[in-house]
Formats: sequence, structure tokens, C-alpha cells
Amino acid sequence: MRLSHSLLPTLKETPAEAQIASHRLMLRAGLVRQTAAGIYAWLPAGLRVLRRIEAIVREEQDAAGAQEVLMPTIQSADLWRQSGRYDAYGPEMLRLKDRHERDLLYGPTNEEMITDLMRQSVKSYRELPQILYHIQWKFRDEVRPRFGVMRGREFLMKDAYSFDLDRAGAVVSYRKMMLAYMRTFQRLGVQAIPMVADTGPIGGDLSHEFIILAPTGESQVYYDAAFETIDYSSDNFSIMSEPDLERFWTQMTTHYAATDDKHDAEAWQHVAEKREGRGIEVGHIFYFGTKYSKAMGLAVAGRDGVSVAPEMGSYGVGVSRLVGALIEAHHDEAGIIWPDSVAPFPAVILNLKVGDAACDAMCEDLYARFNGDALYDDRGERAGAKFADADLMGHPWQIVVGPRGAAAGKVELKRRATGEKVECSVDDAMAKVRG
RNA sequence: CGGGGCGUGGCGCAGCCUGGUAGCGCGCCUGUUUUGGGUACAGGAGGCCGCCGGUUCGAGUCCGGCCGCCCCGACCA
Repeated sequence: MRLSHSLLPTLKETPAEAQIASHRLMLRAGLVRQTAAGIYAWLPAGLRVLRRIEAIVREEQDAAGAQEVLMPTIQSADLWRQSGRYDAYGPEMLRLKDRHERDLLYGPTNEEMITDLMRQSVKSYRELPQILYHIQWKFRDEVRPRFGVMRGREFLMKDAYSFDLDRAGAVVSYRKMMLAYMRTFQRLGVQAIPMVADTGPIGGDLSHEFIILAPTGESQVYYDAAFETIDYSSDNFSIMSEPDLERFWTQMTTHYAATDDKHDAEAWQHVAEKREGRGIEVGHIFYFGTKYSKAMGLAVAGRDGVSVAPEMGSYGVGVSRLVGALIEAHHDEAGIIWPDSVAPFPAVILNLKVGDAACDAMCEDLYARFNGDALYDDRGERAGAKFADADLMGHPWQIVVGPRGAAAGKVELKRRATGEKVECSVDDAMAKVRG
């Protein structure tokens, strides 16, 4: 992407409404613009990050055996009347009417709809278990949206739903999803801790929320440092192996981890290496049994021919919230520091002297080698402005091309996270960035 | 939903108390200058002063209503 002709409006000053780091930086780095309270438009660079997070979430869901579907944002009120949640949900649900005065709603979640889809087609225990997910925009009419995309009214969520014949099967599904989540967060470059949670309006008796550590988090959390040393990759735990899932589950549940309201000072005493800090909730999973299957008449024939209501669970990840949360976890005074796995571009090419034949040629060569997958700062700005914007936007690598180096066939390669700079050839720079 | 605050060029703000032809910094455009961490100078473009109504010879400024947005608290992916 050539910066000179891109909608990537960086801001020198912070807009007055932005209070927390991620919100300020998302506006300043030109990732999003607000269009109404709690509703944001995603600009090119922001969308690239969102898509990359989505891709990792999707890969891990697929690896866990979940099937991707896409359900609509607008739902019929009738479905929600069947579960009893149309009246129970309250003003957070955005309700609308079509031209025929039919009651519709903009979905805040999809338990009803997925249950309806399953009951239409799944008739036998032989078809279970199944896990379905989609990545779709949700709307919850929050009383007080804030913190930019971290607490927006419209947000992108990955929500998955599991259907099992019995509780034992549901527990396996639950553990699979938990492992998929830990892998997802690990790949995203953040330390997430699963913590026992209240089940809330979704109901059920087993629930965990996934909290990542960031100084500006909303709640105080406590956990055992042992979590930090666990490698969740497939080499360590096969998601299809029940013994592995068991071993994984034991680790997740025996190490101490609790949010403020569930903190146990006595148990905390015995934790050898303590970690505490502020946390942001980026995911939440629930096992809620037959609550929806029974209410909505989802049943399959069991081995003995008697129909049984499947045991269900639901599993959410706040995809758009993660963009903000990742910035909260990875930034400094100068701007964002993207983890390699989600950066909008792996590198930004800084042409310090646009118009200088050697600089232009070297930059064009570099840009071509990236095949478009790099940001090329070809603006006629001064060097200082480009450095400042590059740090602000936070691409993992900065390839600096100036008249001095260009004449000698050298570029300067800077690693955003460490500030480390080396002078090297174009080939070496490419090799390092491609890592 | 309770409490507080703010709406003035793209961004950050002043002007309002005490009514009289809308201003500053940044950004943007043109030229000169500068050239490895937001250069300097000159010229220029850009504003329904959130909206509606009232008071007045005259309203950004005073009064009333409405709308939008932000912050603190209780609640949530």
C-alpha cells in the first residue's frame, strides 16, 4: 500500500473524546473513525488487523473441528419468544420493526438461531457431536459505550455453539474450545488466563472468561505465574485426544486464577509465584446444558429410540475488542507495537527523500519484492514526520531508505518493539522481515 | 439508569460573563527554504459557531426547548 494515496489518516494530536491508550492510538494511527456512540468505521489499516485476528481465530476453530457458518445480523423476534429471552433480554437488545410491523432485532448473540437451525435438520444421536461457529457483527445497546472498540455497541464476535448427546460429551467440547482459545490468544501474542466466571443471562453451570493482562484493564486479576510457561501449541496438546484435553484441563484448573470478586486470599497465600494486575475480558465460554434445546424443542433420537435434548455450550471471542486489547497490551509512548501475527503490514518502507533517484529506485524495488504486502511511505514528508508516523502505526519492521545508504546499497532496518537498528543490504532486510 | 461536562474550519482550543462584521496553534494548498526524528518564511483555501424557537436595531455570545458526544459510577464479548 502506498501511503500517499491511502486513507490512513494519522493524527498528530489526540481527539478529545479518547481517554485510554488503545482508543487514542487507534484514532491517531488512522485505524478507525467513530460514526456514532459506540459504532465505528474501520479504515484500511484497521480492517487489515481485524482480518488477521479473524483468520487466526478461524484457523483455531477449524482445527478444533468446528464448522463455520454465517448467520444473519437481523433476527426474528419469534425465535426469541420461544426461548423466553425476548422479554428477558431488556433494553440492551436493539429492537426494530419491518414495514409489515413484524418485530425484528439486531442479534446480540445467536443461541436461538443456531438451535433453530439444528432442530430443523439434526434428528439422530449419530449426527452428534457438532460445533458450529460464525464470525459476525453483533449489536448490544450498551448504556454507556466507551473505550473505543473495546466497549462498542456494534462489535465483531466469533461465537461458537456445541451440541452433544450427554454431559460427558459436552465437557469434551468445552475443553476443546478452551484449548482452541488458549492457542488463539497465544498466537495473537497476548497472555490470556481462563478464570471461573458467573454464567449470567446465558445461564448454565460452568463458565470461564479469558482475561488478558494490560495496565488499563477494567478489573483486578490474580493468577499463578505457571500459566506463563505453558505452551499450548499442537505439539503439546492434541485437541482431538481426550487424555491431552484432560491434562490441559488439569493445568487450567489447578493453577490459581481469579478475578477480584472471586479472589480467595487464603488460597492466594499458597501460590509460589504470584502475578496480579489489570485484565481485559476477551472471551467467555459457557456450558449451559439443555436450557435452549428444551425450550426450543431441539431433540434427537437416542440409541434406544427415545428422544433426548442435546447438551449445549456457547463460546465467544470479542474479535473487534481484541484489536483494542492488543494495543493496550502492546504500546509505548510513541505508538502501537503490533505483534507480528496481527500487524497490518509486516514492514513499512520509509523513503526519506522522495525524488532522489537512488532512494526512489531502492524503495520501488523493495516494495515490489513485498508484492504489495508492505506499507510504502512515499509521501513528500520530512524524515522526522515519517519516523514519527511509522512508530505510531507500529509495524514490526521499519525499512529506512535514505540518500546516504541508498548510494551505498544499504538500508537501515529497525525493529519497532526493541528500537534496535542495523544497517544492511536489501536482501538481508528482506530475509529478516520474512524471518 | 443516576451524577458531571462539552458541542466554534479536518484536529486541539480561545471568544460567551459584559451582544456590535469569527480568532489562535496544528493540519491542508502554492512558492521559496530545509533535508536522517514532526524546518523556516511568505501567500492562500476552508466555518449552517450542533438544531429549532424566543428576546433585541443586531445573537457564537442572553433565554427556552431539542439533538449529539464525552467522563465518573452500577452493568457487559
